[in-house]
Amino acid sequence: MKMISVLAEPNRLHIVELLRDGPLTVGEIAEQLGIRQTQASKHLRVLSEAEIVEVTAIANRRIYKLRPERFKELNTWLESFRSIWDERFDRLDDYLHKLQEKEKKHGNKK
Amino acid sequence: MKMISVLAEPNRLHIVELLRDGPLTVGEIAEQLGIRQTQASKHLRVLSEAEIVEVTAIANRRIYKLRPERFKELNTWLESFRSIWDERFDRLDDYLHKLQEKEKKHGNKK
DNA sequence: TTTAAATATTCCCTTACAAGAATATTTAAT
DNA sequence: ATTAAATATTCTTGTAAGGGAATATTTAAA
Repeated sequence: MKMISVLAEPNRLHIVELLRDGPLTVGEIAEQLGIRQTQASKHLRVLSEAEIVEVTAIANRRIYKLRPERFKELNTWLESFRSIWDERFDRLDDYLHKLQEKEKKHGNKK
Repeated sequence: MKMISVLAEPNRLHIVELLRDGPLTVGEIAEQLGIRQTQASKHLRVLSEAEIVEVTAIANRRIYKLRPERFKELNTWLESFRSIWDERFDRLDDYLHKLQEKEKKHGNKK
């Protein structure tokens, strides 16, 4: 889940949300976020290395867009928590039972 | 998406993954992660304040478990990227067309 | 053929934050 | 009544990483 730490940075998260609506150049991204071009480039570099975005060079412009893979991965990871949001059966009860058993064993030793 | 920055810390991510399989005490978590109890407590505090986990006090034990809400939120956020992983239509083409139009306009002015 | 635009890179500085150590607090055990 | 176990909190320190400024590089424009 390297992706998560990369997206932890607010500007990078924002960039990703911008690109959700389609590709953009570095300048456009910097403008929309209200940050300097040089910072935008840096963040885009990190996003590139994490394979979250990819770039297409057109003359002196760089057009960035999202790559799907990492999002799919994140989705798979999140899927593994699906059982949690059935709040119905709460494993806490089970756990408490186990705890009680342990306590009883201890009691018997005495 | 506060959740993302909280989960960016490797130990916290690990804790969440541990709790996926059911509730655990602080001591158990610390043991599994191979970190000191004091660090585990700190990370659990952050996770609590982010409402990612909740705690049940039994005597001098604290049993932590996941809360579903934040995961649901993350899922909703991730849903908003679903259109991306249909790689079929790539908005890059559209963007390039727009660029070309701009270039032509410039050319005509000359 | 110089100048301007778009982007990337490097260096420095500052700040946020995780780890360590020590200690406090609550409850259980003896 | 003491001692031990489980957990939380506070203080300090070291470090990773983001922002600023300056500059390099590539391509377009005049």
